[in-house]
Parts: sequence; C-alpha cells; structure tokens
Amino acid sequence: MFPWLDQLNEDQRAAATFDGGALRIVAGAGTGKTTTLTSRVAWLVGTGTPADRILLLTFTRRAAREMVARTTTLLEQGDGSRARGRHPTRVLGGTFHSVAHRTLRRHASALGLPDGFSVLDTSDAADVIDLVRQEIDPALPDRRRFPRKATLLDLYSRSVNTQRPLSAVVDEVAPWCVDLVEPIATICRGYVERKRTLGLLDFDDLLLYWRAAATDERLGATLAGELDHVCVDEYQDVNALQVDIVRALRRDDERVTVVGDDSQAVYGFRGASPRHLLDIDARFPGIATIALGRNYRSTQPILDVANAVSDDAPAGFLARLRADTTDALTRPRLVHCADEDAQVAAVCTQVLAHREEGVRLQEQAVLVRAAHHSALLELELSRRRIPYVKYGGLRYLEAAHVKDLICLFRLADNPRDELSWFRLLQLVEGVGPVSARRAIEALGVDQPGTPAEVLLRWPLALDALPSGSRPAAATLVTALRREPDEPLAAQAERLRAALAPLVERAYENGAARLADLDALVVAANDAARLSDVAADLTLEPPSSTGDLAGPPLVDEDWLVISTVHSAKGLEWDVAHILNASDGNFPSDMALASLEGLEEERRLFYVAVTRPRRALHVYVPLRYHHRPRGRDDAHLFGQPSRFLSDPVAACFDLDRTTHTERHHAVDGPVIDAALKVGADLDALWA
DNA sequence: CAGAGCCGCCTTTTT
DNA sequence: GGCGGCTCTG
Repeated sequence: MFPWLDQLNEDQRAAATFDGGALRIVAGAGTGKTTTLTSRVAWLVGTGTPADRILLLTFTRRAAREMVARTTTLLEQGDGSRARGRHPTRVLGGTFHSVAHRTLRRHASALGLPDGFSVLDTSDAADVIDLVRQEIDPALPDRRRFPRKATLLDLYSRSVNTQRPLSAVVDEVAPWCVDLVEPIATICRGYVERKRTLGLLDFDDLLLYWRAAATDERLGATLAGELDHVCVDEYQDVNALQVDIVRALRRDDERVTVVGDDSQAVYGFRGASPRHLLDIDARFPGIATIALGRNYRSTQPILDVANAVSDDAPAGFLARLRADTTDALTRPRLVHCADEDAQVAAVCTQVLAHREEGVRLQEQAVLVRAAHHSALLELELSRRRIPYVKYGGLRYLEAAHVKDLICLFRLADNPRDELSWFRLLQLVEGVGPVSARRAIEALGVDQPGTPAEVLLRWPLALDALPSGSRPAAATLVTALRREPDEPLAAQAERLRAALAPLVERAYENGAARLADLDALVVAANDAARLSDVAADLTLEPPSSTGDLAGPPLVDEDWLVISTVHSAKGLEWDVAHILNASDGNFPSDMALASLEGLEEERRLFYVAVTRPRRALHVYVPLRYHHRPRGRDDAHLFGQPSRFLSDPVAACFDLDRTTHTERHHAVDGPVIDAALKVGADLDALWA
C-alpha cells in the first residue's frame, strides 16, 4: 500500500509508521532524516490525516522548501493519495518565523496589531534600539564603555528567546556590563514601547505574538483545531519560545513528531539549546524515541573523523555513525599550507583535480567558519574564471538599494515606520541624520490617530528640511499616496520610479543597481499588499549572492562556497574545510566560555559530516591577523584544537603543497629590466 | 559652526 | 555596509 516504505531500513520504517502519539526521532548526520520525516508525513496522509492539517516546521527556508516539495512528490506518486483523489497533497510548512508571520497577518486585529505592520530585520532592529539609546544618552554613565547597538540587541534578544532575566543574560554573555544592567533594561523597555507605537515587529516579536495567539484560550483553540499533527525538524535548534509555541499548538493533543541531533546544535548564540531535545519529556511526557544511526552519506574513513571529533567532546554525542557504503575508500587529507595564499592555491588545485576525475564543481563545497574567510579564494576563483556561488554571509537584502525600496514598500502600508523614513529621507541630497530626524519629529509618527493622518502632516515635515532638498523629498512622498483602485503592481512600479533618481545619485554604480529593483517590483505582482512583499523578503531573503539579480551564471557548473551554518543539512561529494586553525575554527570570539567552545566543536562536526566521498581540511600555518587595526603583521596560528591526535590520525598528512608559489626566484638581473626606466623616460621627453 | 559628506578602517554564525 | 574621524559647505 505504501511502496516508499520498502526503501527504508528497519529503524526508519518504525519511525515513519509510528502510531502512538508523541515521537522523537534522534537522527545523526546523513542517516536519512529527511527521507524518514517525509515518509512519515506521507504515511500520516496515507492513513487518513488530511495533508493540509499537518504543519511541518523547519528552521531554515531551504529545508522548508525541500521537505514540502519531497512530501508532495511522495504523495502524488503514492497509491494511497491517488486513491484519495482530490484531497490536498500539500502540507502546511515553513520556518517558524514565516508561519508566525502568516498567522499574525491573519489575526492582526485580534492581536492588537496594526493592519500593515512592518517586519524588521536584525539591522533595522538594531537601528531602533540605537534610536532609543540616543534619546536617553545623557543619562548614561561613561559612554565609552557602553555596549554598541548590536550588543544591546543581542542581550535583549537572548533574554527574550531564553526567557531569562536580563541581568542573568548580561552576567553570562557580557560580564563587563554588569554595572550597566539598569540603563540597558531601560533601553529594552523603551525599545519594546517604541516598536509598539510605530507598528514594528522584529523577528522575536513574530514568535512572541504567535505564542500569545497559541496560548490564548479562544484563539489558541482555533489555531490548534486547524491541525491534526505537528512535525518539527532540527529540534536541537529551537529556543524556549519555540518550545512553548509547539506545546501550545498541541494543547492536549499528543500528535507531534520532532526530529533532531544533539551533536549538530549550533545556534546557541540565538538562544537555542539542545537541552530542549534531550529533555523533551518534560514538555511531552511519555514521548517515544527512535534513533537512526546508520549513515548513508559518507565513507567509513570520513565517519572515523566524525566519530573521533565526537569522542573529544566532554559530554559526548548521542549518535555514533556507521557507514553503509562500500565505495572505494580514500582517506581524508589534512593539508598544511605555509599561509593563506598557499591555502587558496592548494584548494584550487584540489578542486580542479576532482573535476578532472569527473566530480562536477556543484558537487564540491568549500566550507568556512566565517563568511569573510573565503575572500582570498573568491578573488583567485574570479581570476581563474572558475564560477562559484556563495551561501551565507552578507545577504542580498543587505544591499543598500534593495533595502531602500523595501523601506518604501513598508512606508506605503505603515506611514508610522520611523526607521524607513529615517533611511529614505537621507537619500535626498542635503539631508543627513539631523534634518531627517527633525522632519520625522514634525510628522509625529508616534502621535495618536490613523496612519493616514501622519501623511497629512507632511507639509510640516517638509519645512524641517533644507530648502534645496525639498523638491526631491516631496516627489518621493507624493509617490507614497496610493490612487484609488490602483493595482498593486502599478503602485510598486510608481514607487520604484520615484526612488530611481535617488538611488542613482546616492551610490557609485547607481545605474547598475536599478536593475535589481525591477525584481522586487515583479514580486509585488502576486502579493496582497506591499508590506507583505517587504516582510516576505525580510523573512526569506534570497539565500545566495546573485539570487535576486536573476540567473547570472552562463556556465552550467559552479563551485559552492558556504558558511558551515548555511551548509547544515546539505551534502556534497567533496568538502574542503578552510582555515582549520585556532582562532579561525574554533572562532576566537567563541572561546570565552566552555559552551562556546563546545558549540564550535559541534560546528566542526557538522562540517566534517557534509561530504560523501572526499574530505580535505586545510591548515594555514601563517595568516593575516587584523584584530584592531594595529598592523598587518602575520600570525603563526596553531592548528585547530579540534585536530587532536586521535582526529589527525584519521587523515593522510600533506605538508608539501604550494609553499613556493609566491617565493621569488633568485638570479641575475636581466638586461631588459634595466631598460624599463630608460624606455619610459622617452615618454616624458 | 552645525551638519553633510567623504575616506579609510574593519567585519562570527542566522531567522 | 557600518563606523569613527576628518574636511568642506551653506
């Protein structure tokens, strides 16, 4: 009846067909987690649960897309669903934040949210908190030692996500701020208040309001009543808020499936903790557990590395991986390089060697701890005309001009969006932070009244700007007024046109940037309103550089560069791990605490479990060190502490590659060289 | 002389 | 792209 079940092993099948309430699947790297979870959803549908009453929550949008697609495929080809005829085959799914957003839009009035509320990304949120900080600035002790806006937001966010008092969070992650807890708390209060008056929600608010909705007696019952089963992927990465939401969505119902792997918990910096997976019976008493240990991804020599890394963890990991492959077994290679240039050369050589063997570039990934670790490599790849796509790091949304149009879209539905005003007004020539702030003051974004009344005060704001700047500013604001019955697409196009001259003026390559904005206007075609377009882009920004710019790749094959965080859940034939030296990987930022170090170890574990057939780890012995703009001195790095003797013993060592690439060749000066200056002299004569 | 604008420095990980 | 420091302008 369910042909896909035959392709599962015994443990996977037991998990897919489990029929006794709450279930926890502990699935190590490469053990067929996605296959098992999608099979389980297909089994649930096949045995009578309507697909659109199953909610599949994932952590990243990439995982969400893949899971929903694979489930749909299984259901459409499976006998079970065909017999059911016109029943839906598409499950509800998405990231926690995107499902939260959908729920909030649907129930905005019940939650006391304005209709066109704006969704802030991290940098917007930091800007709001900075606004609040500047207002109470005079009251602050010693400005120099006061945390910067990103730190303030981090403290606030950790406190919210872990549901712990601010003072405890400061104690733990910013001990140098312990005597500043009071002013920090004042800023947090002001931040919450400010977002409320302006109709702004940050990422954490999406979860907070979703939880409020789900725990409400009536609304929560409605939400829970829409669902028969809830599945959560990557449960080791959930935080306290998300746990509350899952529990609330189930009420007294025990039909829940969570999948996770404690050895791959790498989001502690966002308030996540693997304890939620390990101690799940506190919230779901009597939950059953099925563990998957057979690895279908990697060869045994690669798994030996993974297991050795896990043996070094003081607490140990639950899963121990056994290989299932019988492929040719090449041992992983540990490549010592003289410096970063030599590392780049070694990677290029190795990548091309694999391609000669028939491994496509797309089946090879370069994994880095921090996005900027690949900068030198990217230069060299461009020089050699080797195409690549990079995941993680600076996202496209952070391109200033894209954000400008997003802010304009936000303003169209929410004229109280102070942040968007602040940003856009400064695009006008002659307007800086001071007059922008004065204009916003005149607008009275925080005054009571309808949003439309804010725009009526625009003439007052105009007076606050330098006279030379007024015409350009007025043109922009005129575009915000929507004609009656105007289609959304037309409005979007009008806004783009109004922004265009400002973008061309404000940025070096303004004309080239305009093309990107067209993609945003196209996105407005099938949206309900512009603030949805803005929110969707904030919640699901294009995941790789170039995604938004259309298909930039003429070549049909390209190398993948990814941060380890963005690589989680993915696999390639070959993985190259760069900068395996202490301070880089593990990052020195994380070494302050034991938990930090252990999270780095899990991150390294994630990295080494990505490849199917070949693993290369590169250790530059000398690398540029630029911590506080001191000098450009090189630093001799120790190899990563994760390459302990037992781990290193799993590798073949390679110390000889590419050390000579940039060394000058000695010899007598050639005659032609002596003539260079003389030849030039002729030019000046 | 306040405020806009430019130059040169640096950058953990993500929803 | 952000930020601090510096210079130029209205």
